[in-house]
Amino acid sequence: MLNYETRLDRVFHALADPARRSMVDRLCKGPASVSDLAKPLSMSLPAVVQHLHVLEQSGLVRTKKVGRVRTCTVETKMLRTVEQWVTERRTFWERRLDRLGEFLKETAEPADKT
Amino acid sequence: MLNYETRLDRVFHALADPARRSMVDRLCKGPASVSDLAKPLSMSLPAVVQHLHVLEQSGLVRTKKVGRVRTCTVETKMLRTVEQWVTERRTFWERRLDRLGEFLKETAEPADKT
DNA sequence: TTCATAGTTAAGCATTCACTTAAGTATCAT
DNA sequence: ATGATACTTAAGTGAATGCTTAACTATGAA
Repeated sequence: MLNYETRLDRVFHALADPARRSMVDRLCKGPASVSDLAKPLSMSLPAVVQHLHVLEQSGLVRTKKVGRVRTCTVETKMLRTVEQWVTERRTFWERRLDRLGEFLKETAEPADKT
Repeated sequence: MLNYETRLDRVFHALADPARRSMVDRLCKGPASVSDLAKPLSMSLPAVVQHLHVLEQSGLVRTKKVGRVRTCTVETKMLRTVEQWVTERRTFWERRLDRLGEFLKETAEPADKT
């Protein structure tokens, strides 16, 4: 099992490519085969398979082969992980700004004013 | 001005590196100089500057040089953009699952049951 | 059995990435 | 003016990325 940092590396890297993001977009609308995913992309099938592999390794996508077609689905668990990482940082920064605002207000109006 | 897709490429790419994420972590706790950012990292200063440049280009970090010190801050606007992208996809998928659940429930209990 | 479909594997190639070291350039302190 | 601090720039290197084409392997259909 991979550690948290490495999983973040992989998932952010996976999302850093427009072709892979478009595959995720497509899969959010429902499962699809490899050739379904390839159709809107202007690149060879092997290239699509390579992107798919990156998505699988990142944990964003799961696939299962039945007969000769491989069906792909998104894994929301990983989307949640990303979401959480970003939200934590953003809110941490925003709370800091709030505290700073409070501090400035208190400094403007002396504490013994009332 | 860059388009939405390219900005997403850059911001996800920027976050795909542990050193850069640790720099963002640090900056969420408050502004810092380049050498502040470099201190906990086991790499040369030029390497840190290069990572910083990637963060600036992604829009995640702003910097301003005063005297000989460059001060860096996070830009939450870009964190929000990432957050929104992920949330949209996740909720889209979850709504799909909800609709599917409804459908299965309806199919299990015939409509004329009541 | 023969053909087409769906995907896989392998190899190669240009580009980008994440560093490094070495040599700068401003600023600030004495 | 001298030296130290805080970066900055440039050039080089090995590894990873994002493709490609060519050849191959299953599976399903006729």
